[in-house]
Amino acid sequence: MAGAGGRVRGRALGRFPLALPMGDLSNLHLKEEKIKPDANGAVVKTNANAEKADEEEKEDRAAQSLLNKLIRSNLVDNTNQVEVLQRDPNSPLYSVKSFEELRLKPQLLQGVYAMGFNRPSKIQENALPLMLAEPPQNLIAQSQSGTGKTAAFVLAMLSQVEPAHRYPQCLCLSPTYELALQTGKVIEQMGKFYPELKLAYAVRGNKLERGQKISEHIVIGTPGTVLDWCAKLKFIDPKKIKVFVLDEADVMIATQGHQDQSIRIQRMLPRNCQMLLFSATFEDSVWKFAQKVVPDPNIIKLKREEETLDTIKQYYVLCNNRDEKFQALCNLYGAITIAQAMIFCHTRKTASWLAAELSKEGHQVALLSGEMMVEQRAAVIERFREGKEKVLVTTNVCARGIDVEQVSVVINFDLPVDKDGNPDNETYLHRIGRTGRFGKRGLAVNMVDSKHSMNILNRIQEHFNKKIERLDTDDLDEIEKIAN
DNA sequence: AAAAAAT
Repeated sequence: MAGAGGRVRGRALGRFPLALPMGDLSNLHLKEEKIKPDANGAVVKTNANAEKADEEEKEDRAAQSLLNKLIRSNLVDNTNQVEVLQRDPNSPLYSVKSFEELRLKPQLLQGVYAMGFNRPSKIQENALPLMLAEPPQNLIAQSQSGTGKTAAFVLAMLSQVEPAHRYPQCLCLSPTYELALQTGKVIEQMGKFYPELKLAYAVRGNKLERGQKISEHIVIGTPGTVLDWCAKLKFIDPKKIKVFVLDEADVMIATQGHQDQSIRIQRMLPRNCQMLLFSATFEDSVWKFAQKVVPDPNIIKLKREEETLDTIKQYYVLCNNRDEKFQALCNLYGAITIAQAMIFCHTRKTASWLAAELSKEGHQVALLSGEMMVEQRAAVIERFREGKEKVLVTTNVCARGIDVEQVSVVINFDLPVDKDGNPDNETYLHRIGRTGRFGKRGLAVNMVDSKHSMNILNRIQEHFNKKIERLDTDDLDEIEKIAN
């Protein structure tokens, strides 16, 4: 749904070291608190009144110096891969180069630094000012795996929370149980300097007493449980939600995904609720739908798929059937277990079969799929995170979002296909994006077992326009090669 | 096909 005046395409000037707003900032009011770190990096609140004039003068000088830089650099920034489409084409493009500039509450800035974030990532530079602007604005953001999307929307939620109000004000939906737990941990870590702040997990197995209302400020959950908590059980008053986040947003609103539940939840929210959609992938039709679902969105695309794919070496192994795939996997096993690995199967059944077969061969493997009990799932993912399990055999339940830094190998034991048997490019990118986190190198190996699956692989290869090389698992030298 | 619900 295009706004009355349409939109303009602009570029955020991300490369400039000083990131003050270009032009008039009067319609972009950020939060009031002025904060700065002391010599030790700890955050202290300044005496706003005494230092206000001083601050303003400094800002003026900084703005002047930025202007000079802009003139000298002739406004060209070819290195920038960020595309920003603003809801209001006339508002200035604004990006930040430090977290201080966002004027977050001191406790929140403290949380950011405690997590080891020093500077905003590319997506954060551009998304944070838009998300924190007053009044709140909607955002659809696309940026690759491992670029800091989670921290971005967690910051947005935390900065809107009023701890004195004992009811849910922010609601975040994740496509799976495991991802909800992971994101919840980020919220807890980043918000740990708010002693009063409480988080509720609306996930399977988390049963509450009937008839009560929950007092937690933020709710993270999966769609089914959240819908129950809002509609049927009324633990949450959806009318009081101020920020609504859809993580892995494309799958949350896709017909094949969690569309029904997500949209039903969205319809219960107040009209002025801020909506934030984040994903690494938006297939064309889903992208259009997203813009229909979100009123007047700002849009940010950090679209450099090639870059992700550059840090991940992709191979395929040619086999004739499932048993040959299993044999090839066994040949590879020594090489892939140097660090941690995830092995993806198309069905729960194949996953549990494969885990059992690998165990029979004497390998220690963990299995994770949706048919397991949630307690068991939580325990398995925890052991994998701790490195107690080196190899995880799983389904698409773990294709998205799961962030385990030591994972350097992804095996597609079955190629990702949709329900019609067509290649699922989005899932492919998400799966191999489990490795190569934060620019580290990764390895992806695809097992091909028929002419049909070779065809699928070729189509995936064409889609990303990136060569997937053949790997001979009978040739030990080749395996040596990929292990390094 | 998988995931997602206290049904």
